[in-house]
Amino acid sequence: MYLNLHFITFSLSLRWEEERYTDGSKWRFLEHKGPVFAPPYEPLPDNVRFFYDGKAMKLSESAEEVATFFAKMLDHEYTTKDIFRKNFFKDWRKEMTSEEKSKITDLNKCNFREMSEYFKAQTEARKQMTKEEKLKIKEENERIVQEYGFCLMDNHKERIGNFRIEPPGLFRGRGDHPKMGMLKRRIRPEDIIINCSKDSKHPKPPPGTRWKEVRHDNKVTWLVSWTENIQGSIKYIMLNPSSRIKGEKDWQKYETARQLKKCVERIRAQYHEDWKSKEMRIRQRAVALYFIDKLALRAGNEKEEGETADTVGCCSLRVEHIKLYPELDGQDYVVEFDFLGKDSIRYYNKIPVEKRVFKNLQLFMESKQPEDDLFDRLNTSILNKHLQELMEGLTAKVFRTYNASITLQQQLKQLTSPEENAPAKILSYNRANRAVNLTKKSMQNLQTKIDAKKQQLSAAKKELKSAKVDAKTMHDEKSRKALETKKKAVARLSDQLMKLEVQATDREENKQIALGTSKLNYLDPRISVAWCKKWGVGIEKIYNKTQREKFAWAIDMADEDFEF
DNA sequence: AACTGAACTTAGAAGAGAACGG
DNA sequence: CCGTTCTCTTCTAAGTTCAGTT
Repeated sequence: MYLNLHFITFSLSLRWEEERYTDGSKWRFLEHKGPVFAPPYEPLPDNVRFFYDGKAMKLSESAEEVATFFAKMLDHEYTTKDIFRKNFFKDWRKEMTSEEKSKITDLNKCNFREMSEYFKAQTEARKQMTKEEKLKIKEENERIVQEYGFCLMDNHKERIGNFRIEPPGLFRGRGDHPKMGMLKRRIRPEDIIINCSKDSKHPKPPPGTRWKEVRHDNKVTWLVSWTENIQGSIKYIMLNPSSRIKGEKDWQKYETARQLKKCVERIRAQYHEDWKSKEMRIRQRAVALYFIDKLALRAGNEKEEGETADTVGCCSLRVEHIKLYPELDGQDYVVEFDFLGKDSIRYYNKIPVEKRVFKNLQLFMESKQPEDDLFDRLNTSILNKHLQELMEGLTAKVFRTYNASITLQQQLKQLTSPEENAPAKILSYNRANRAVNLTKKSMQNLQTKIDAKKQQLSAAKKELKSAKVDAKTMHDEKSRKALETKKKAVARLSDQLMKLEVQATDREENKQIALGTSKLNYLDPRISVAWCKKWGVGIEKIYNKTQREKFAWAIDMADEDFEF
């Protein structure tokens, strides 16, 4: 019932939008209950001890809390990394009393084992709870969601995406992040800015506290914000993807991509021309745009050095990230890319390019150091300004959306045969989906794992051989035992290798992650909806519940002859 | 044009829950 | 039925874009 209501008003609001919100306002009425704060720290029982230099030591509450953050991560690779340990220890010391500070001077002498065991036991106990106990917790959670998980925006009850404030903990950056291990501090009501409409019932801060600010800004979509202490950036509480405001935005995004479809050939012709320009900046712009279009590279903003992991996108590529081969494996003008992109995911690719692109790249690299920018006359704002002139609303990321969506549509047309049955149809859909393949990431990672495993295996085999020799010559208990261990190691490793190889051949499986991302963010859902309607395939075969909620606008809107 | 901050989208990791196989 | 595996959900980091300021 709620869903129906939702649809009706949603389509109405589409019709209204132009009249009603031309001033850039996002809503008229907004009411919510504010955020849910992280539960307060519960001190450890006395039998769970911390040891320093072999001796038990009772920590002050604030030092203990931070210690538990580390203890909870003890099994994680992070805690072995130097930067993580250094950052953690520095921030931990800030939470210590002066006495603790003078005693605890070396992280290597800290023993968090009992704490770690205690938390593991707790997790285990939670798993072992009876059905009734679990149900009780579930109901309590449900109650919180009912109270805090929804808001009222312009006469609609909408789900909120993240209504819980991020709990304190240790910062986990991705890749080689210089700030990993730093203490993410606890957020208090005094840090919180509330956004709601004046005429709404304002959320109340917890007893005895106050909000930092209550504002009424209807030019933005967020309900709650605070400033995070690691990077100093602002965090927001916003609505769920199923909400009207997010759905409209998503729809708009795909409409822009469809606009691009109409003029992409013109734009391509233009950048081909620009490869010949007299001006360096125009050539660089044209080559970068070619990469973005052809390889689905991200725009690549410049980043502050030392604040984040060293990753790049198109505009921020450096000379060291590409290699030029006038000829390679029988192909002419091959460019090899090797760099870390978003989330420090490695991008590795070899592609043949037009001679003109190749010559341009040679020119851009001339008399530069490896760490110099490849496109020294270009950045994302220059590029996007140019794109804006080529088409209203065009930015670098539209190319990813456009290319992913158009490929899905083409592949679906090509791969679906009318006579095949329902399961075969779904297989065709998955194949089409797979063809989109924005990134070779998971394959790449798997191959690295396989290579590593092969190496381990051959090393283990060598050891086994020498152990065999030892056992034969010595005939003693010790060498016989050693032989057994080696045998087991080889068996284990070859088992693991086999598993990995099976995974690798199972294409379905290992592109799942990249697939999920493109399904959620790059593929116009109306293409899939239309396909389902055309072939009588249930939409739930393609989209799970969450996805159907997010794409409700498309399910409602697209009929079987929708064309991207 | 360069810089900065704000707002919003995109992303993988981790945790929770459902399904599967012995 | 229970442990394992697969799938979905949640969490929050890491991008892009845009607007305002110098």
